[in-house]
Amino acid sequence: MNRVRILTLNAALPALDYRVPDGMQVQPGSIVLAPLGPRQITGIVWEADRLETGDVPDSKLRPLADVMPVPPLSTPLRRLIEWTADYYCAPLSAVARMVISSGGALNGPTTMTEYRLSGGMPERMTPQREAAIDALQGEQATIRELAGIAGVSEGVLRGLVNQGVIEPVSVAIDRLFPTAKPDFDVPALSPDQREVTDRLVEAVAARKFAPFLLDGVTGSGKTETYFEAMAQAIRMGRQVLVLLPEIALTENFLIRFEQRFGAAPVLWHSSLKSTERRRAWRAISEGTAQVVVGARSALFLPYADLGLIVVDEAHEVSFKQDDGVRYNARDVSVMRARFEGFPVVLASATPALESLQMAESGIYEKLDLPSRFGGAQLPHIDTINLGEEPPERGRWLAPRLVAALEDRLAKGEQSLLFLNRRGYAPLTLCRHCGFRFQCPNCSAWLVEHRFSQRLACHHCGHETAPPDACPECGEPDCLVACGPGVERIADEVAELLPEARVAIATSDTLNSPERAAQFIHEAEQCAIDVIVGTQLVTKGFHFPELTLVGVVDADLGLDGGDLRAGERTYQQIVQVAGRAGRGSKPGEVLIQTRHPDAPVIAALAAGDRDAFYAAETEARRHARAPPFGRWAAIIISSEGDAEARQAANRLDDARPHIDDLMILGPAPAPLAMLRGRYRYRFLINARRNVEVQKIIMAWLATQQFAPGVRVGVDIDPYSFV
DNA sequence: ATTTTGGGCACT
DNA sequence: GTGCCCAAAATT
Repeated sequence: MNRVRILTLNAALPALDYRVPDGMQVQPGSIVLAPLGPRQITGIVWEADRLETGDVPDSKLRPLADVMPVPPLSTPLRRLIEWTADYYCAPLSAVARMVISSGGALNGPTTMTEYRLSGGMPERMTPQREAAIDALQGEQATIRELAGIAGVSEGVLRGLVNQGVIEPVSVAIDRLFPTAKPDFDVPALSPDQREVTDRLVEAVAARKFAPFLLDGVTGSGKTETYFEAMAQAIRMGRQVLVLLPEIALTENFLIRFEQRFGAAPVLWHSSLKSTERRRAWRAISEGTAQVVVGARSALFLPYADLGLIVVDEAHEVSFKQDDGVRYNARDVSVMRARFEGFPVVLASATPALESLQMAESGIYEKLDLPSRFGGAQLPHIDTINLGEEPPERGRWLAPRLVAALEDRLAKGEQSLLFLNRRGYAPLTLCRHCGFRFQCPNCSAWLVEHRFSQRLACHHCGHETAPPDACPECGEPDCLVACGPGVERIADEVAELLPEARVAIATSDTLNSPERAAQFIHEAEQCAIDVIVGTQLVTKGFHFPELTLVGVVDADLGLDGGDLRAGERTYQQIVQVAGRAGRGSKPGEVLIQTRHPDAPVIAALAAGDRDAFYAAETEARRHARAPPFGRWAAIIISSEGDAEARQAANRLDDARPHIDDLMILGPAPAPLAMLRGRYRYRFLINARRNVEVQKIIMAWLATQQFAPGVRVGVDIDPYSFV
């Protein structure tokens, strides 16, 4: 009897055994449909010795219902799924779900029905219908997605479909993507770039695992070098994956990609519509998608023949997933390259300490681009001590920075002000009674967004309209905004330089590809004099006329006891400084700080990167932090505070006592309440040779947690929040 | 996760 | 006995 074991996509289900009916062809990795009770579930045929089940006799097995018409998951990909689950203490099913991230891609039909406005009007107009028609101009998607876009129920839209106001459109999902041409526009390279390029191309041609750390200063032309490696992979008929830290950066990347390869790459990110997602998934699994550009979730897709992964801005913390399977796409990329046998390039101007360490110990090959392309010079960096040169009362920009802004405006050059805080003000309070606006679901203040007239929580998305009177004491006109956000800085610039054209660049204002493209266009045409932006503007942008960068508050990232606070601040400021002086004119960077002598700030001002990394290395060694030791976190959460605390205390009673392993906690997690859940946290620190994952899994296995209590493990946590 | 079952309880 | 609610068990 032909018996197979199935990995279900559901963490609550155990592995299940099935009978393979006569005539059905399956192998490990096949994606199948299996009957379960009255339903059918999707599963993956897996090696039986990896998954435990109870003993179900042959006679009780039900036959598999169907095999999906998609290629089976390859052996190296299955090993990667297992490795990821083991390393990050996540259920296999949760990792597998990231691979099959497009449920719809599995089944047969090659067309889907989308809907769009037909231009007609309904017989009876209602407020809901009017809102829907207004919101759906130019949109085409499934009814469900349109309902989400328009903020109305699906019923409203179905009504409009019946009236002919919304019409169905049949969309073929297997249309081929345009072909990237490896020799479309080959650029002239500098000697440094040539050397790096030759090495990368050679590695791609060798079809063997080879991890590279591409370490090049901002503006050195890293992108051009790895583009040539990608061209080599395309010539060999293999696929390429480029991981970018944020979707907002793709627009800029796409323009450069199209110039080099004469066609757009395949995009993958979380806000793809289901038809787009399905089309991309199928092209990726069948091998017709040559180059995929995406956010970290693109890493787990079932590429038919991957030949190269590029992780751009590889130091970025956003490669670390913060919920669900808490993986680091940078590290898993290297594992995927190893399992499948191809090169991987980690590109950065400010590599993570862990990556540098790997290069120093000879595990990664380091490739350097030490100077800017085309003879451009790195900008001059200076600090402004806010203690000695304070801004005027009620303002945030020091006189010297304001003078520099005026100077650039007079010369017709561009300036960029960096402040990593969205909105107008991070805290609103009542002058009369001291009431502070807090999120009802999280231990966080509500951030005022003056443009959208909202008080918003940046953790859970909760929003309210700002009231006229204090909700606590009822006093009218008593609410004051505390502290600056980018909107407030933009206001200040508008007051100080009334004739300057100011643009705010954050995830709020550049929230669609169109808006991002328009912003880039305007900035390139010098239709913007001053850009005020969050970390979004620290990377990737190339505006030749931009000659001044002001860091509004360099101390912002330094408080808060985060293990990587120093490194992150250093990286952010180096990156944003790198936006200055990329053309023929030299750049200047002014850093506002209250601690000009702090090691990070001093290293930035002195341009002494080695000193910074040396100091940071010592600090890490002392804290037994990566790469010298390991940290892990266990977060226990529940909707009730008592349940969460009790679960944490029970777990504490069962804590293991092991040499070289230190357990801190339980203590309220830094965000003691998040999205309506109370959170307690253990922190675990261990020597590098300790198998933390095994210890944690054995520890958690001693407990039966009450329903509603969630336990999450975070290996190598980034946000200690 | 979803569906089925079965026990306890109020009501007839 | 019947219906109903909720918790526990089963699903291969």
